Amino acid sequence: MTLAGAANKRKKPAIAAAAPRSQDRPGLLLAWYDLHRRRLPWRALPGKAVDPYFVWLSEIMLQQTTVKAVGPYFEKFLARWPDVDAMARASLDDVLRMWAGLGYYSRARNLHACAVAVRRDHGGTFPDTEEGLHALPGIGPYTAAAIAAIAFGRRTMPVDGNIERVVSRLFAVEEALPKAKPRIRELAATLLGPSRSGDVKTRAGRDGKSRAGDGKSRAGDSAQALMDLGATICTPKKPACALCPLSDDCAARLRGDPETFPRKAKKKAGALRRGAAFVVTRGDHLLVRTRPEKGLLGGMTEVPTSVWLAAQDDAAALKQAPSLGSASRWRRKAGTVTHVFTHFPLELTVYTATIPAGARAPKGMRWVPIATLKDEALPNLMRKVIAHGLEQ
DNA sequence: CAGCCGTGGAC
DNA sequence: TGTCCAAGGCT
Repeated sequence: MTLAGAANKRKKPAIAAAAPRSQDRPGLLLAWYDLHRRRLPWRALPGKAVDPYFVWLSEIMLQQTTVKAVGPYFEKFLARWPDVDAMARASLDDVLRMWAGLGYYSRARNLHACAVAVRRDHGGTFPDTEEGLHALPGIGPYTAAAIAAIAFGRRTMPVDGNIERVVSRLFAVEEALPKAKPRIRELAATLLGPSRSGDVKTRAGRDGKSRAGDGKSRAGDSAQALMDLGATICTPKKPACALCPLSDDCAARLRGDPETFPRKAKKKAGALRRGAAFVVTRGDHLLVRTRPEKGLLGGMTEVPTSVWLAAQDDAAALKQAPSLGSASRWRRKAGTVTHVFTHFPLELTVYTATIPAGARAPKGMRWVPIATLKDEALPNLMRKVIAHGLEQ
């Protein structure tokens, strides 16, 4: 996107020069958004219809995930399932396979459950209230407010990490996260533009789509303006305050240390865990199993592994190898595969074995053709492990 | 409520 | 190289 044109904020009536610049932040924000909004696959063109399905799908994918990473997945999902009903009729396994690589896999499970609920309980149309949305799987306070505002014009302000940062700077909120959340929510709501008549009462059209500028509030634009501002200008490090439409009014900038907001405690890193992974081939097939539905990488495909524990040595891990019969011999691959989860780093030693054609898979495991591995619900950790194990 | 839950990119 | 973090939700 272009950041040029931010010089527009300089044009103010000379008569107002001495006045505090705190008036009409919502207006400044929307004016900036009209000029500098990002063009994203899930956003309608200005003034065009917004499909709630697009908004929902993108919001779920964007939870703790970058715009760049989401882009291809959004397009893939849309091409395969053009509406909620289509996704509701898909199998959970298909959804997990399509989601593989994007992370936080409970989102995929909830995505499917939500589609099913919308189809079964809401006639295939998303609820158009914050409360109704919040009741659906995978839709928490933020996402409910975001969909309500963006897709249905409800006058509510979703507060995500971007908006927390922008608001905590604008008002120099000294209280640290997460205690400051309620206060930040209050302050964020002051950035909503005025409500318009017909605002909250208006129902979505029978096609389930709402239209910007049809008499509803611009709450969705206000929210997206703050998100775009946070993503492109009010960034975590080295914010580009000179380009910010709210800079004249920003308490943190006036203090001279905007990048120190929001206040928050450093999180401690988790302890390293170690384990072994077993890459077993039978001709052109690979031995895999499915992880339990709940927990880490829930419901995803993996090669058999030992448990992952701090201070586990190779000998202990190797004892947990699947039993393949006396004919097989384990070969330890040089090096290790490392992976960093949100709350702990992992180091896996990879062992390989080849077993004769016709050999059976141990209980709870199965053979899959190596050629079709790309279609499996394989998390990236397992793709790394398999690549390492099959190397040479 | 704090811990759990992926991944890749920026600095 | 290590650290932080990105449109959070669930328990």
